[in-house]
Formats: sequence, structure tokens, C-alpha cells
Amino acid sequence: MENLIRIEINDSSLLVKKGTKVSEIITKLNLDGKPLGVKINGELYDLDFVLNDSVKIDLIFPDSEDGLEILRHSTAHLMAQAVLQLFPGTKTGIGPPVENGFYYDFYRDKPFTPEDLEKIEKRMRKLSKEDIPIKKIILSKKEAIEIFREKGQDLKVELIEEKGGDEVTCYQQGDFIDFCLGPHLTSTSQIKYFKILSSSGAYWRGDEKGLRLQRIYGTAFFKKEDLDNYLHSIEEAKKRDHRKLGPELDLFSINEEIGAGLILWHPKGAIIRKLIEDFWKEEHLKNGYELVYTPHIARLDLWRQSGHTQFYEAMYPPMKIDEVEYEIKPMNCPFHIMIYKSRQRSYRDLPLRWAELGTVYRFERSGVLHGLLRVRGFTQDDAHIFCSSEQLGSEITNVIKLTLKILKTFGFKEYEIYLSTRPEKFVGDLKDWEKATNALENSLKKMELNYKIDPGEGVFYGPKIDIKIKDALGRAWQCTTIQLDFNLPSRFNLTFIGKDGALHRPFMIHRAILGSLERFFGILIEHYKGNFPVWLAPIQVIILPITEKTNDYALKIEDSLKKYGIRCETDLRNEKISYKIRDAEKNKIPYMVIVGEREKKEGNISLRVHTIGDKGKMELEKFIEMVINLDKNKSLEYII
RNA sequence: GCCAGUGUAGCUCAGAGGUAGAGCAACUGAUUCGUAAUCAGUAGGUCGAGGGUUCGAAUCCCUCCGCUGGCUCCA
Repeated sequence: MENLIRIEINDSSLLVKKGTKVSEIITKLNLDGKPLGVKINGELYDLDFVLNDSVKIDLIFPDSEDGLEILRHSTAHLMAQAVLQLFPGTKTGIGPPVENGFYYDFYRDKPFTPEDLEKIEKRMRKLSKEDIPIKKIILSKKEAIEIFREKGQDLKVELIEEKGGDEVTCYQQGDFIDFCLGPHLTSTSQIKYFKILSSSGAYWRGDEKGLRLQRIYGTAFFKKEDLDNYLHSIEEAKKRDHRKLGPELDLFSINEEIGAGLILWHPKGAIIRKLIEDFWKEEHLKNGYELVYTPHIARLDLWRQSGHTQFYEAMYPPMKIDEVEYEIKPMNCPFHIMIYKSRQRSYRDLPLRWAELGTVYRFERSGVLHGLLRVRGFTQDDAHIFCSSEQLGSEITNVIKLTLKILKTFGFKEYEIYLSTRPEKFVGDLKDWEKATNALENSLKKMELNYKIDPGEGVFYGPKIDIKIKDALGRAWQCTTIQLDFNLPSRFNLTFIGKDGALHRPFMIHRAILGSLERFFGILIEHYKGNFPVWLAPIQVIILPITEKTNDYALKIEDSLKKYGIRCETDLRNEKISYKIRDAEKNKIPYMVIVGEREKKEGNISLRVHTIGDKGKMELEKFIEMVINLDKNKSLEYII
């Protein structure tokens, strides 16, 4: 009996001998089509996989994400084969599948030019047509190292030496062999619909001081239609890129003469910011926060005491004022701490929740700047909570609740939550770390939120929860962050007098919900594709007289709307109505109120709604009521 | 910061050693029009900045600045 294992596969369960290959089981099943591989315990394997334990097997077919992963991994190999044929002497690094595609890293003296990439793609098509079988081969570690050393593939030798067991798995297709666990397709002819997308620099093993490699990115699909759709979707996403929409809609700009990573908020962007800030302040006041304001600079000594000068790399050089060194702030925390320290605190005062829209400046390396999403000057929607050990759990839960409410109001439903735990280098004692990490995790569990654990990714001073939201091109950006801090309270010797009359150290939670107004605005522009909901739209209504004869009526309507605080304008230009409509649609104004002789005579309006179209005649009062309602409720809809 | 690409009118782009171009937007005029572009005219540029090669540079070379993709995904 001990030679038998139980295999769960395809809704059935069967007993097989130890050492059975997956493929032997599969031939016994009546399947439509052949699977590409299997997934066991979350790992992908090919059909040669030998079963030695009782496990559950998931079959991988082409129409799945896992199937695509196998295809893309094989396409990466195909690309490496093409590169080695065209550019002999190139050394191969690693070539994994990634979200939406794959890449392969190469080392070569000369960089790949765009023409080289075209040649590589052409060669890949040729190799695909040649229908080269892809075979798995098992070698001893010694053999494998010899083979790759002979081929001059030093990087592979390094990897095999480090990661290879006694037996080393390789995949071979024609003249190309790669050290790889697989799984892979069985022939290059199965790789048909692919495209090389871009190249870039990369460091060997992600080490900035290490070897500089060239990375080539590509993608692949099983169907031509899917590839075309993907390429089309990239083009579409570029149209709602905030860096394109922002200047187009006159929301913000970045001026080279002012400096990289510094944002100019134009009037239309500024009104949106104001509305976001008002909402943010209201919510915080409702939730027991108090507002504070702090300066933009402080003496360098303050940053020495906080530890920023030693630990924080993004500081600007200090400036001298009256022989004393001052530093522009990269964070708000030391200021809030000084407010805490401005008097003796008692357990009766706690929790203290201090919020500030605090503008900070950080030196970000030039290559990482990115529109509104990564800048050098930005305003954090910051707050610091000082609380006792007993209050920690409920404070964290309340921060998460507030976060979810705010994100929901803006219409965000998709985001990723991460819990980052203790890194190797850390300050504070283990008990506190454990308590705080548990408090964070318990809050997530209590609220039944899906989250991933980022082991060791916490900051040196404490564990944290991050919420990331994706931009138009699918890149995730950290917005919300909830961090515990074991560093500053002790560095500044924060205390409160407990019930017992003794001094205790408060817990400190550092949190930002939107992250920064700049980044959040960028994400928001892309989230709405520039079609802001009524409550945020810089201009909510534009009144379009059909000819000059109804200009007076249009202006009367503008007056009426303005009385109710509705943000509106009238297009008095001497243009045809279709021209004015086109302009208003391009400016993504929610409502177009069209008035001609008919409306003037009947005393009503014609309404056209952005992205929806002509809604016909309407009473002015009804329209006003609708707009006010949607505005007040922060509705994401344009019509009721 | 590093690798590669890129920078011409407000925007989208053409020009690739020999006098800076188009469309849209802007401005002026005509047209008075019913749901995504009426017609005509006018104006707009140290070709990112600085240096060099040349009789002559937007174009070739160098330096700097900005922007774009990537530098996290691990055989």
C-alpha cells in the first residue's frame, strides 16, 4: 500500500503507483484536446512530471492564464535561440514569462538596435515554421556545467552552480539549449502569434553594481485575434494616459524651465484638487481626526534626531540660514511629533489623530520620474495617530474603514492590498513587531479583505499595509499606506502618563490614504478616462446657443445655474451647433444644454449628456435638481 | 543614476548639409445654422540648450537638459 499515492485530477480521484508520470494518467482520461502541462501546488510542470506524493493536479489548457504562461516562456526561448543564431557570442541571462508577455536578458558588447529587434523577430518566425521539437533533457550537474561552459554561457553556468541539484533539467530545441525547469510546448511551430515590443537595460540579478544586461520584451498569444486585441488595447490605454489627457484637458502641466517632477496645477486641475481636499477634510473631521499645519523646512538637527539624515536617501542638500543649516522636508512626521511633545500627554488624550495635507520634496532619480505618478514635490494626505497598545487594533481597523470608504467614493473597486512584514534590518523589539504585524493582519481578516503578504518588505521602522492601484497601462502604484513606526517614538522619547502614573511609550501609526494628491490625481484621470463625475467635473454644464439670436436666453440660464453653485459656461462663439458640441464632447463636459428659438419660446432646454447623447427636451428646474442631486451624492452616474 | 529611444508652431507630424512646411487650434471677416469639424483670410518657430565641424547645420559630432520604455517578476 505504501507504494500507492492518491491523485486528484479532473474531478476524479485515483490511486496510482509512486513514480507514475503525469502523461500516463492523462492518457487514461477522456480529454477534449491535449493539455500543455499541469499545475501542482501552484507550480507548473510538464507532462513528464513524475508523481511521488498524493497531490491534486490541475490540467493546463491553452485558453488559460497558465497556458499563456507556458506559451510565453517558450516564446522567450525561441527569441533566445534567434538571438544566438544572429549574434553569436551573446550570453543569455534569464528569460521568464511576465504579466502580459515575457522577456529575456542578454549580455553583449553592442546594444540591440531597433533594426536588430526586427531581424530577431523575423528569425523567430523562420524558426517557428521549421517546426523544431522542444525536448526536455536531464543532465548531471557536472555535464550541464560543461555544456554551458563550452558554449561560453558563463551566466548560465553561474545559475546552474547556484540553483541546480544533482540532476539538472534543460530544454533543447535544435541548436539551442537552456537551463530551465519548464514546462514548455513541444514544438516551435506552436508559437505563432508573437511580437517583440521593446528593449531596455537591466542589471544582472537586479544588482545596480553588477553586470549591465540588455532586456528584450515581447508577448505571445495562441490566437491572432488575441494578439491583435492586446496590441490594440495598448494603443487605447495610451489615449487615457494622464500625461496625455492632463494637458489636453488643461488640468496640469510640467515645465522644463521650472524643473522635472514639479507640477503646475492649472485652474481646472486645481478645482478638482480643491473638491478632493474638501471631501478629504470633511471625512477626517467626521472620523475623529484634527487638522494641523506645519512648515516646509526645519533645522537639519531635527532630521538628525529623526534619523532621516542617516537612513533616508531622498533628502535634498541643506541650505544655510543665519549660519544654521535647514532642510526642506521629505516627510511630515517629525513636525507632528513636535506637536505631540509640545506638552505632557496623558492616556486620557489618546488616541491623537492629526491630519495634514503636507507638501514634501524628495530627490527622486531622474530616470524614475513619471508624470504625476512619481514626482519630486508632492502633497501627502498624511496623518499620524498616537495611541496606546490597547487602542492599536481598533485604530488600524478604523483607518482601513476610512480608506475603503474614500476609495469607494471615487469608484475604485480594483486594488491590491499588501501586508509587508519585518525586514532583515530593523529597529524596535521583536514583541512590538509581532504585536503590530498581528494587529495589521487581524484588521485585514476582520474586514474580509484579500491581501498578499510581502515577506521582509516592511520598512526598517515597522510593518505596513499598502494598497496599490493600477494605471492605464496596468502598472501598479502605491497609494494608501498604513505604517507602524517603532523608530520615531523612541528617538524623540515620546511618552504619555498611564493610569498607573508611570510613563509609557505610545504607538505611532503613519498613514496616507490617497498617498499623494499628485499621484492620486494621475490615477484618477486614468480611472475616469478624463470623464470626471459630476461632483468633480471642472465645468459641469456648458450652455450652447444654436445661433446668436439665443445668446441672451443662454446667458439667462447660465445665471440660473450659477445661483445654485453649478459650475457652468456658455459657448458664445459664432459657430455651428455641431461644432460647439464636438468641442464640448472633446472637453468631456458632463452636460450640454442646447438652446435655440424653440427652447427660448417654450422656456425649457434641450439636454445632451456626455458619452450618452441627446436626451431631448427638459424643464430647466428638473435639470438643476438632477445636477444638484448627483453632485451632492458624489454619484458616478451622469443621469438618474 | 544606468541601457535604449526621442525632442521642429499651442497640438499631431513632414523636412535628413543649400532661404523652416502641412493639418488642427488661435486671431479677423463672412455665414445665423438643431446634436461630434461652414468658408475665406491673418498671424505664429533662436528647429530643447550650449559648443564644434563646414563657405553654409533643424540635418553631422560633443556636452548638458527634458521626455518615453525598462531596470520588481528569477533556471
